[in-house]
Amino acid sequence: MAVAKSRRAERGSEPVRTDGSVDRRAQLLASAAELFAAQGYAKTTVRDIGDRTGILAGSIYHHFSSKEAMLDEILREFLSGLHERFSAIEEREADPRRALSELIRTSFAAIHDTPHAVAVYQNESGNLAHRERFGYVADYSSRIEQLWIRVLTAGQASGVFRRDIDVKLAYLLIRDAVWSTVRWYRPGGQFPSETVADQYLELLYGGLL
Amino acid sequence: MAVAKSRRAERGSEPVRTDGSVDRRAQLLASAAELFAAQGYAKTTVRDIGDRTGILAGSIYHHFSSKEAMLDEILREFLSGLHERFSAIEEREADPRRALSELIRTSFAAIHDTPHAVAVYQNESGNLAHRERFGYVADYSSRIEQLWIRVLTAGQASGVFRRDIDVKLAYLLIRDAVWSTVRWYRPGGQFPSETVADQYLELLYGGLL
Amino acid sequence: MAVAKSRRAERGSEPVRTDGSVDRRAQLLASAAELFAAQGYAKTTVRDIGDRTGILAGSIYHHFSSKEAMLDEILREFLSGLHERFSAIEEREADPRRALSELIRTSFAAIHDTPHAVAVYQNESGNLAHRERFGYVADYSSRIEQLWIRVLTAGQASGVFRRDIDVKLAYLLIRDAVWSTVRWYRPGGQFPSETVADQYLELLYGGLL
Amino acid sequence: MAVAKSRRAERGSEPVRTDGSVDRRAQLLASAAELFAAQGYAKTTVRDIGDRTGILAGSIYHHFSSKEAMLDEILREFLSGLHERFSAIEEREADPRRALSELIRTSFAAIHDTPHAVAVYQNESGNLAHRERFGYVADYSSRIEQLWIRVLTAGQASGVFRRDIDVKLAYLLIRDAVWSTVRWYRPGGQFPSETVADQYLELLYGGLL
DNA sequence: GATGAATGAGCCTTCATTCAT
DNA sequence: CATGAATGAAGGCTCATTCAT
Repeated sequence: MAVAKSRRAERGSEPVRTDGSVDRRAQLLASAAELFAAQGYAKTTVRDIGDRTGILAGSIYHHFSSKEAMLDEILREFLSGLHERFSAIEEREADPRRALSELIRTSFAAIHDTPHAVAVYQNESGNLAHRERFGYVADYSSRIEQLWIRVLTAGQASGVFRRDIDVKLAYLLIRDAVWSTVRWYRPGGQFPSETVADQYLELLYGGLL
Repeated sequence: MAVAKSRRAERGSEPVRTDGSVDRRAQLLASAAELFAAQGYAKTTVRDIGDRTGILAGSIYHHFSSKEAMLDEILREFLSGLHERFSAIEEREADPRRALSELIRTSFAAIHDTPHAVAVYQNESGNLAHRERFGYVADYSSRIEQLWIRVLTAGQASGVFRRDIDVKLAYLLIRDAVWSTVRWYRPGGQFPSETVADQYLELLYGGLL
Repeated sequence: MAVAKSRRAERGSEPVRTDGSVDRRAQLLASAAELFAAQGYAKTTVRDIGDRTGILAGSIYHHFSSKEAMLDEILREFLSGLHERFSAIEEREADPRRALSELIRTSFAAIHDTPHAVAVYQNESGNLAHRERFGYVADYSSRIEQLWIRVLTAGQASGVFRRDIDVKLAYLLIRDAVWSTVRWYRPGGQFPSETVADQYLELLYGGLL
Repeated sequence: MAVAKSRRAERGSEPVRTDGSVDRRAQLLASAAELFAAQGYAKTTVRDIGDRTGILAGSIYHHFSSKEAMLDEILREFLSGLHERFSAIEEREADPRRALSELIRTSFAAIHDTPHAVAVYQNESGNLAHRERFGYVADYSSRIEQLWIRVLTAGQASGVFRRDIDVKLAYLLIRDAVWSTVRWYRPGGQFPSETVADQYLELLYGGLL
């Protein structure tokens, strides 16, 4: 649900409610995500967000209690949705290689669908670790890491993945390579999302040599 | 020269001049790099930098004309040094595989030696693209990319690297995987710098399967 | 219009809008003009202006983009109004002597009505010449000078004014003598505005002997 | 003595002492006067003065106890010298008309010889009235005014000056017209100092008609 | 005397947030 | 719900002044 809303917002189609009125809340969240992603959370002013949404800065506080609350909602929505989808894959796919491929393809899909949220997560999560309010960010990250590592470990156990590679390092390499694409990937750009996914999988599985 | 200074500063050994007096300029640069890396440039205040260096905020302006000038010097020093070392590798190593390995190992060494500068570059360069003053950042990045791509292309031409992988995508994957380690790598941590380099090279060359 | 607003503000009667609310913008402009006139622009702090108006310094930026913008508006309003009135006199009065008398009386009236703006112009215009933003100040000054000189020249041509006096020097003497009165003239003081005007005209026309 | 020093400084000839060394004190005073005149006291920084004199800002404090002390000395020297010369005229010239002419010519000479000091006095004296330290400024001004007014009154009594003009207003007109020329008079410019004096005297005595 | 680094106070401006209308 | 004016806390930077060398 939350994911669907986020997708709609990020992809730019006007968030319109069943009664025809514009959904200001979603609009604001979309503007905020875009600006946080482009300029960073600290450098984005509440006024920037208001301007882009077409209301005054003060009016934002009718929808969100603070600028931080917007960041919170963007991250929470993104992480819960991502975790949900990853969990579904783990449950569904018994084969480690197919599971890993699915995890990676789902990650690329998330980058394609909600690039702003992904960028915000990439750029801001590091500075949020010590903030009580954002404890869930580290929690989700940790749970997702454990999930991926279970898949990789299962693959090593079944002999489909190499055993001379440290599973944690393999996870970090894959994670960073995949999610970093948000910095340069542009929908409609040189490389379609699926092509990037295919090539990355090819390289990760087969190696460069 | 600049590189040596930067290393000294980043590794924490007191920057002392020949006359025994403390080199405040280098101290300030080190403090700034550390804080910029940890909290982001925007969130770091000039007072933070002064506090960590043990002087008042206003005194910083005896050594640097602005907060931005400090960011500028950190990035310029880092990028010029990195580009210099990469260029030396390209000239020295005729064999593409050995050249690529050297580029990667040198990158890991840079992360180990000047983690703050690397982190600052990773986190801030994106928002600096359109700033006239920081045009050199994009310039260096572009020149480094072209250098790496020449090596990768040479490797494909000589048959040592796979030809079914887009060379640009391969570059991006490697670059992002390598440089992202700055986010989690800690000297003296679980994985020594060389181990990370070895494992990453193994995985990149041979693949996961 | 602008003149009317300025007058009201300068003479101290509370600027009140039709809806009964106080016009903070006009209040601020009046406070600023008063302080700029009394202490100089450079020495006047934004906080001074806020204090005198009864708001915090930061709130000023709701109404003006900068301290300089306030100076700008004070000068622009004053000069445009003055030029307008001078131009009307030139068009209306064909007789050079009557025209000159009118110009002088109007100047004294301006000093009486908007003493702060006059003082600010007297004290600050010299340092503003080279500032792009304040180019209009020199423009207006020049146009006004040319206007006065046309009147004086016409008076010499028609034989009503002496021909052995350089017209430019006559202009400067009159201008400086008249406008300098802003430094000592006080409404309700020893000399009413009209008395000063009469005596000055008498002296200028007839001489001291 | 002080006057001689001031003149030398203002006219630009290197202040050199009998032992051949440069007189830094006089240099500093000259630089300060020039800058105070050009930019105003408040806007002139101690560093500006040091730069123009060729020493560091901090070194100024070996010669003057504060920036204010420089202003003080400039004004004190100027006013004492001026008062001295005016007093000499009053004592020497029994004829009111010749005395007034002398006062005026001496004023123009002061503007020619020490334009910076004159400008500083013109621009800053207004803001100094309430400062204990600068009480002498108002004292001198007052004594000079009384001196001029004695001359004017004597002229009226003897019938050489008109009696229908208020003597105070006449003084103010003459004073302001004369001293204001410092704002536009430039040595070597269109009008030589003596020409300005002659024309002003002509106009003041004979009138414009 | 001069230097250059440092101080400390203060300045202009920004900005998240509040609140009466 | 939105507006717009106001708040209050910083933030980057300037500058007169001090002082050890």
